[in-house]
Amino acid sequence: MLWAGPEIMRYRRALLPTVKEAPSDATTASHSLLLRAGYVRRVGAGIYSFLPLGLRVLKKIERIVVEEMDRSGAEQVLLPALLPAEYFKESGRWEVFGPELFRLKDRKDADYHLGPTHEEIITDLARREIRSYRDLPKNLYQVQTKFRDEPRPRAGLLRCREFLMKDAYSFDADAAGAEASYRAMRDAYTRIFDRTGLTYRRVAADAGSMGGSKNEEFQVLVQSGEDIIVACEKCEYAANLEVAVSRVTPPPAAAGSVPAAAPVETPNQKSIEEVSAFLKVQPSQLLKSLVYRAGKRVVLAVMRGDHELNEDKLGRALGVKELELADAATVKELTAAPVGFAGPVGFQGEIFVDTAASQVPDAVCGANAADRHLQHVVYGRDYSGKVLDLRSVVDGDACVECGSQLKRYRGIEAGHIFVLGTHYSQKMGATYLDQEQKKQTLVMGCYGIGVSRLVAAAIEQHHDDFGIAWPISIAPYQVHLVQLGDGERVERAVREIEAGLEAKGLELLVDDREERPGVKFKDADLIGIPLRVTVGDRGLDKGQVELKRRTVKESRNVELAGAVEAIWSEVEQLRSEDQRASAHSKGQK
RNA sequence: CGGGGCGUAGCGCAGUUUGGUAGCGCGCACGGUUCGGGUCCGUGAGGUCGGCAGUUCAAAUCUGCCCGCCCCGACCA
Repeated sequence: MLWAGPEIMRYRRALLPTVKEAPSDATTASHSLLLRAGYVRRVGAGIYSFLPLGLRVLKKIERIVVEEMDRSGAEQVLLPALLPAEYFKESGRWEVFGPELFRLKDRKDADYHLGPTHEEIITDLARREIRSYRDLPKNLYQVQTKFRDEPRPRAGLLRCREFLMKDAYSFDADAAGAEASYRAMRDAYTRIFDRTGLTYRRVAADAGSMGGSKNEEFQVLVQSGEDIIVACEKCEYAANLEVAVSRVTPPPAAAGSVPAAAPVETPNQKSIEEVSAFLKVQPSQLLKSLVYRAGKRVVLAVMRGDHELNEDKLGRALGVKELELADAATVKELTAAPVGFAGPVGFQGEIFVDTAASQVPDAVCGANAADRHLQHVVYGRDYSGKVLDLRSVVDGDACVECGSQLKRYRGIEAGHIFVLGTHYSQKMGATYLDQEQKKQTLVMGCYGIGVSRLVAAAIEQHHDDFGIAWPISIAPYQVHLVQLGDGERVERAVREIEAGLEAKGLELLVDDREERPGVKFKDADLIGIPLRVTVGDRGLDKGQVELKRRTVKESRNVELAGAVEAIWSEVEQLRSEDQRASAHSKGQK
């Protein structure tokens, strides 16, 4: 792998500055370990230099991505990072992007910016070069540095202002073609993530600001992840919590008709727990009424008492990005009651009712009066509103697909694929001529992978108290040879193993420093290369060297004569184990 | 942008409350010692105390303004 540096690196020559103490500003494991193990150095907020070891990992991941993109039939290009403003002005994103865009002026005072993503630039290329249905489909991708002036860069490589991204854009004649391109990318991404050796899950997701329709995220599963995802234990269903749904069983209806709604005194009983205990009814029979404010708009959201409202879902229903629970004063003004007694019956204003709430046959809800609730409330009879899914899925919910249990996980979004449709092509007039000589709009898809983010995500998933523990496919080197002592016998054994491993095309880091063994072992654990080989007098006395996996406590001794073969087969085994672990992790193909 | 915190040697920190001209550990250099899980001892180099302005005989310490960084929230690969 020439393009990531030498196959054999001697520690004495290498820039590999490990440090014992973590810099105080590093809070996440990957951030701290990347700094401590000498992979990266901070240059500014959300701006990092990759040191030799860090670059090797980055290149390893990039290589997997490139190979699988090429295999999928996509073609690599390289678009500029420095962009004249005209393209983003044309699409409207010069304004939409706001302060997140790094803007600059040239000497003639013309507007420029650094590319945060490249839909406009690629669409411009497409409208110039794609003219006929014969030119379709096309899928163009690049691996390139992106710039986004994030409101809050954080956690080292996890959220940077300058980061390495693979972005791909597909162009098709029609929706069916775009769908096929999308599926091809999904397959490529599955191969890519499998090959990284990471545990991940492909999940349905919110399209967000990309303006597309169908989309899925590739989430690397880690406890420290920012995103919450929901996945079925049995089948393939998995979704970001923002859009996750589940089957909900309505509480059973009592025999006979429900009596007319009637008020009941509930002095000081505000919370669901209080009211349910006070009136001796299940929380699932209560209706929770939440007053939300989105700008000037104020709405009432009605949930079943035992359910959690999902603000992303409500936000989408309202078509707004930001919303918040109304303050006590607003609630009082709208419901004529303190917080805790709001209800949909007689509420003057917009009402959104969660599907499960609407199905409660005989409900209790706030009466919009202090210390009072209403019993025997029925949706459709006593109140109405827009019924839709507003609920956050929780652990143990039933899968919509198969009814098995759903479970929540945390993840880091490392990839996202979209069917974009004609959003950009329409705006920018990217068209082609079909067989009938008719002008048609190109149908697009876009597909991103955060390459530098994957470096951090991999560490978040693969580390312990001592350091990093790379999956072998993305480790900077496969073998870490610890040389103990500089006697002639040791030197000779090291050379012999080096030569043998080089002949097999393995990559190794040789710790040839004049350090005590303890220092070398600690650094080896910190750096995290998957296989450690120790060559020292103690073993050579018996004609042996020691093999140790980074993730296993025990080591084993092998004969020096067969060491190269033993190392080779160990590496092969690590490779296949990682692949199996990854492919097994998400039960989807 | 709202809220909180921090800037003193390469890294981690003390010193700031109560102004008196800067210290500890790690690392680094040199000498010795040790040598299979961050040896031990000694010597030494290294700092415009984030910047600017002010108060004062005197400012790391007090005041003002500015800059940078980190953490918690709304966004994203």
